[in-house]
Amino acid sequence: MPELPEVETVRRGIEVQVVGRRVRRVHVGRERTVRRTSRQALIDGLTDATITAANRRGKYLLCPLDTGDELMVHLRMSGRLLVADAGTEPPPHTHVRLEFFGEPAQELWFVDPRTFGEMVVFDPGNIAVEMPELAKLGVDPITDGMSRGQLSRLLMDRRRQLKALLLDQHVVAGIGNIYCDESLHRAKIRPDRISDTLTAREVGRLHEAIIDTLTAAIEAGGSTLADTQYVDIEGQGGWFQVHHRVYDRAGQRCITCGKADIVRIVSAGRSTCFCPRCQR
DNA sequence: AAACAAACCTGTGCGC
DNA sequence: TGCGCACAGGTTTGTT
Repeated sequence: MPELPEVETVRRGIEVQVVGRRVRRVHVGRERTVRRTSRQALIDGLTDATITAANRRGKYLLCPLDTGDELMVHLRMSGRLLVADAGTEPPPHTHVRLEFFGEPAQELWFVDPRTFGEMVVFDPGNIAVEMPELAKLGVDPITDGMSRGQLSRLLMDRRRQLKALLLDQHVVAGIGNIYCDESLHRAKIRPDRISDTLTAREVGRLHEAIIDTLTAAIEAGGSTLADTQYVDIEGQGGWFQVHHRVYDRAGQRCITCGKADIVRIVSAGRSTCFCPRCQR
């Protein structure tokens, strides 16, 4: 569910509302959420620890603790982080609750119906062993300020369909299904084009489209779809979905050209929407 | 190296 | 109203 703009929106909320707070107590309902280590490891790692910062790399939320360890949260398909007043009733599928010391009396909830998401406390000094996929993460277009030359290199060094390449977190970190399709549409390039066949002009368009799309989506607080699964830590939805031009619009008229209908194909095993007239 | 399918889970929407 | 199926923002693993 959440991609870079949604995770960034959550990160900003954590930065404002959670950073600086010390954990009094940890409740782990469903062990699957902490499967990388264990229920006890999360409890031991967080109890009495203070969250000192909120960082993001791709779709990974990384919160350093005053213990020297780091809390990693990945929302995967259906995860949500919510800040709530202590004593209020958590929604169904709330698997982890952190109670904080001090005022206001608040908690941080991890809610995740599909249970693909996870939380783990790890030692950043041992990242290659404890968080191997994080060590191999690709360039984050926003955090790392991905340059046009950098993107060009990533494209030219491979011979892959753009859809699959842009979704590959080991190449570019943070782009998911929505922002991949939206970026390719804005760049006017088909998702099944092969990366090393792009002209310099096309690389420039794609670079600009990725940065512009992600930046605009962050400013809009991300995309909240019809199922309202994604919300920020205060439970508020984003509104970038009103700017979607192709995502989930198969069969509908292209907003950009007004002449062709949006087509749906399956690429990289994912539903993929594009305009056959605008995108070449 | 890259494409593809399946796996991990739960919920929702659709056709019948 | 109910049933069965397809599908969903992600990532890993194993197979061609």
